[in-house]
Amino acid sequence: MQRVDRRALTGDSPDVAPWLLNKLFVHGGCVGRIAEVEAYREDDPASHTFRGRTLRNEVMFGPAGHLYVYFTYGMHFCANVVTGPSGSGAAVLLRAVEPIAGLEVMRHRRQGRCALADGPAKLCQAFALDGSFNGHDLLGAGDPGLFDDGTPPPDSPLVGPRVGISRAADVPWRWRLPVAG
DNA sequence: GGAACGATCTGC
DNA sequence: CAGATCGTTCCC
Repeated sequence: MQRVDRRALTGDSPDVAPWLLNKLFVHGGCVGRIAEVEAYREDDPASHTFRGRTLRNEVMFGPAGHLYVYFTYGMHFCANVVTGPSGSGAAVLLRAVEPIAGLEVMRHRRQGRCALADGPAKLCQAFALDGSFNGHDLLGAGDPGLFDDGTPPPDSPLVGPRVGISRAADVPWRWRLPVAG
């Protein structure tokens, strides 16, 4: 199994996002197959980078393949994969993964609940991702990492509008695996 | 300096 | 359907 190729992530986030479906997110022995993603871009009113560079969003303006983790609603973390050329301010939000390994640990972190990683904040809780991972390179040698086990992205992913945003709410930049969701 | 608002989740 | 809960951003 190999790391995702960084060059593949330097494309436009609405192109990279569906390509990330079926890739593997790995952290501390926990493995999840990416099942739902959303694209964000600098010229996109719903993006954290829309109003330019700030302290919070600086990682999104960095190189592709790094992790952008932000804190929201006073209690939740959400994780993104930075995409595009360095400086472009784009990323793909990891909304859901299908748990493959480390289910016991994830379930414990999720306080015994059955829904392990079917939402961006649940995913972060299950994989123990918090602000300390902001800026981490997913394509380097360390952990967490992003891997390709050879499973291609789906031919016809489900497409729809992004969730939980008020601006550009009609833009269809959310993609999901077509089966079970 | 202050106020408003979240790329959410949970329990009622 | 509303509450939890606080950092970021924007406006005065």
